[in-house]
Amino acid sequence: MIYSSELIKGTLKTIVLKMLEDNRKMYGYEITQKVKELTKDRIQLTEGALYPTLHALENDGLLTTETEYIGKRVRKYYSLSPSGKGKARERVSELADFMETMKLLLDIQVKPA
Amino acid sequence: MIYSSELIKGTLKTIVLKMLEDNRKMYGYEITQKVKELTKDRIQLTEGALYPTLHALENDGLLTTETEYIGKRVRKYYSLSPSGKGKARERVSELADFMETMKLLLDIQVKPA
DNA sequence: CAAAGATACATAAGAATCCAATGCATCCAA
DNA sequence: TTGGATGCATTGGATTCTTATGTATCTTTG
Repeated sequence: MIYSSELIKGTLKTIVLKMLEDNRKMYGYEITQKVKELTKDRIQLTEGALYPTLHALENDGLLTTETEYIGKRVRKYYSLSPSGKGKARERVSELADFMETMKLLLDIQVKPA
Repeated sequence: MIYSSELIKGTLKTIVLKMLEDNRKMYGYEITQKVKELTKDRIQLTEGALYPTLHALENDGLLTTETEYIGKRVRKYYSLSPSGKGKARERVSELADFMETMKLLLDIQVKPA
């Protein structure tokens, strides 16, 4: 199943923060691959959406960066700043709560974890 | 808790379709109140978002309308068209699936229904 | 060895979606 | 009679994401 793109809206920042919470440091491309893998190809982040988001989170002081060279190729690693860690927890719990509410509203039977 | 508005994005159409699936016919204001009630005030649809959405769904042939007068006040009822009923089921099940995926991705413990 | 595909960054134009503000009008209760 | 609730609607702006494009390197395969 491919999700209509509308659904993804609003969750991208949360996804990115969560990925970085679980993995210390990651680079953009790695994030797209990890999400793709974890969601069994259901969610494929586009670069046009991801990079601006990473830059925005960095501008907000939630992420820090370090550049590495793999041969001649640049790789830009992102990590959560202290405030980013707080924000990550906040966002994930907000989304969890939102999902509970939607479940209630839409009368959806959710499988227990 | 008040959800950051980003989260609501992408779910509004689904919410509207689901409300009409459960209630045969409803008018705009009634939908806002029903959603507010069912979500214990967590989701409050704004009129600036709701009415354009209702009009869009009507233009797509998913909703039909009938106007009633309560005294001198106009009330515009919306109902699902046959294709709207199909769309409602489709959208709700898509959102349910999406929520499962997000649960997986975000490692969220969801309470069983 | 050449070409294609994967890796890796990035931006820009446009579409879509939603919010806040505003407007109009009626009804009811204090 | 005035404020709050009911009920419709539109507009301007912000935000977010998609599509398309661009650059460059590395790896695999025919």
